[in-house]
Amino acid sequence: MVSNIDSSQLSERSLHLFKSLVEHFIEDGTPVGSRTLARDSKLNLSPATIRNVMADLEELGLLNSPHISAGRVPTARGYRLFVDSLLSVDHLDSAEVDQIARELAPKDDVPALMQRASSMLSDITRLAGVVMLPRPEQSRLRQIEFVALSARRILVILVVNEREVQNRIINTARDFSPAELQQVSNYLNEIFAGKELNYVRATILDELEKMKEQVNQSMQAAIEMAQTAFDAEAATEPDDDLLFSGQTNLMDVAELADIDQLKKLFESFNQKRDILHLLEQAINADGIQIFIGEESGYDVLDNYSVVTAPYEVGGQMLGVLGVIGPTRMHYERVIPIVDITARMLGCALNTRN
Amino acid sequence: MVSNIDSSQLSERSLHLFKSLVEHFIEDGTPVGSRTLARDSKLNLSPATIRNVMADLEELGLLNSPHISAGRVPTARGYRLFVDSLLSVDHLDSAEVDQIARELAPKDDVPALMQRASSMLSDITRLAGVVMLPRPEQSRLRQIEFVALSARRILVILVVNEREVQNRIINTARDFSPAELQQVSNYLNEIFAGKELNYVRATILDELEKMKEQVNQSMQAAIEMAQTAFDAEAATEPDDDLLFSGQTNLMDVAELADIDQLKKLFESFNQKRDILHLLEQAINADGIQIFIGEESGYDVLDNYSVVTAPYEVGGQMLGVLGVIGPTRMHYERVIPIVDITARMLGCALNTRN
DNA sequence: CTTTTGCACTCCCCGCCACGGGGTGCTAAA
DNA sequence: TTTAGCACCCCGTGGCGGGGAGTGCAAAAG
Repeated sequence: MVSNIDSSQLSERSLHLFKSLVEHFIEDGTPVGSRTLARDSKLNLSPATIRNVMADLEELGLLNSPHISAGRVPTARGYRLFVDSLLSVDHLDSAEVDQIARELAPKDDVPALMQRASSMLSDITRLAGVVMLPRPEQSRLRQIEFVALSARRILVILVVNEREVQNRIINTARDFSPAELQQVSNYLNEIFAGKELNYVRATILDELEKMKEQVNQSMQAAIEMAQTAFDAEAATEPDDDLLFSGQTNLMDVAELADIDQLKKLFESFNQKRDILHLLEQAINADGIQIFIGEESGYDVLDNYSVVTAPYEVGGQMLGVLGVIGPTRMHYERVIPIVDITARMLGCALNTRN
Repeated sequence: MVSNIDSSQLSERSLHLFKSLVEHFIEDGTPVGSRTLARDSKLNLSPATIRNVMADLEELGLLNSPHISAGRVPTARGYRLFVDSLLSVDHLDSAEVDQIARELAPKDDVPALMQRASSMLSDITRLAGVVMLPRPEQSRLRQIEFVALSARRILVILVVNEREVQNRIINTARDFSPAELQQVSNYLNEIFAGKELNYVRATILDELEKMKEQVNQSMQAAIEMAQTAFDAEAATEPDDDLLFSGQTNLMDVAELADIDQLKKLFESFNQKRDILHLLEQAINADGIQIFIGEESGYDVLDNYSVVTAPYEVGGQMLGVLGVIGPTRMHYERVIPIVDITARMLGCALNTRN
């Protein structure tokens, strides 16, 4: 990959012109030519001069022209330079900050909060929002309980991490009395409470083998039931850990009128795989990270940019959220919105523990 | 509203011609003229004759022409007649039936099954699928259990209808010991097991008032906790009872290339309201029901048809599923697919009780 | 009376052309 | 180094003409 352009490689004037060009293009989406630029930028240069500068910028791969005789348009590299070195980020007005704060008020459960974060992002930016659900990196088993539905159908309840409850119905090979169930759960709680879930899953088979002959029959049953329960629990692991919203907003962004491309994008939203991979790259970033056009490495995102920020509580990165829109987006607005949303989401998650 | 056309009002010949016209149009989407029709229909009539017939059909509101000098196209009323009286429904080949059966094998929980039904519908028809989740018309409380998370945080578990588990964390005003909790749940189970949930919610306040002074303190606590629990349960009632899939399939149906219209449709999918209302109309239909174009009464669906069928188990209608596509769809294929899917979904729900 | 033939007509679509606008690169002058 | 001038490019638009597919109507044929 060709290295990016550093702002120090360019004259003040070139940078200024480049910046106004990008701003102009972001504003109305039509290629911008030397004449317009001469008028707009307050530099009092003739179009001819500007043409020379533009030629240089094109040489560097910051601009290109759709056809020989049209204005110039920023390339992905161009946007990169713009975003990294030239962008003056908006200051959000307090009404907007209030709105975000209100939407993220910790009033209900975590998934609902995440959902609201996502739709808030899309509403406020008029683009598509995405939120990655918190990775239960380490989920500690807090408690396991059994409820008899009938003699052989048993409801298993796992309480994880103080907050989360999973339940699963399993069928057992033989009957269990309520008293027996109580005994089993007591036993399992004793062994596993406070342990990490994956660890429990991983170890349980060994335990089973080691202990089977040493213990009484009902403990054997306990181990078998636990095994079934945790297997089921593994199976139920939700892989839909991405919440999208506002996809339809992308449908009236003019340059995305190409319906086929849009279709591919929507399909990759449904697939989730690519977007998930992309967001995972951003989880360890220190704050805002931006993927511009082809930079992302995913074809479907060729004409799109993704602005992401990880959210954290207590210094631990929990997940990533962001906004997806055309490369020609109002970065100066989107960036602070994504930024503040991530922070506030972190807070909201914090106060509710 | 103008009354629909009955097939007995038309001559055999007109019907035959009308049928081939609709079939032809469904096949390639271009307005069909007298010449083509003369060639296609095996009637050995001259184009001129056919023109006369077509003029009559247009008079009746079954056809119209985009411009004076283009071929004819079926109107919504035309499709109605076609679907009601002229359509010869495909016989699904056994491979497809197998596929449907396989997809609907009762292997996991209800929501997942519904999700599979929806995406199966969209995959197989290459249109958009929708499934309305079963209305828990009457949900009988089977069991209520409490699990102490900490002294004042209590996990309430409601087992409803043999199948469904709801859980909710509540905070109590005072501490409860595990033994007490056990006592409370025993008490509540005794009173409420087998009762209808709404009834429980409705009655519980009265019970509370009536009994408060007659019983001992821990029973009072039981009543209070139950109240809190059921209130919470009411709040958590999910209103997202519609599962869509394959929306993107609609993006490459040629006549829907109008992106604005498509956007409106997608938004109404997100809204859910309109589609939900529409499907509710179909729940008491006896089998397949079809809404063609403007018939539905919802503007967003003007150029779309919705083919629905209710699914039932043991004679009780549980919900509705269906397919959404352009009015110009292959009804002869879509209808049996929707039909059989509804039946099989009923079976799947049945065997898992 | 029904069907067909013939005919005039309509409208869309496509290709063609011309042209104006906004843009370019290059060269030569300031 | 900047500017002016110039030739050139190419897109978008709009007008024009012809071909194609279709229509309605009237008159002839069955």
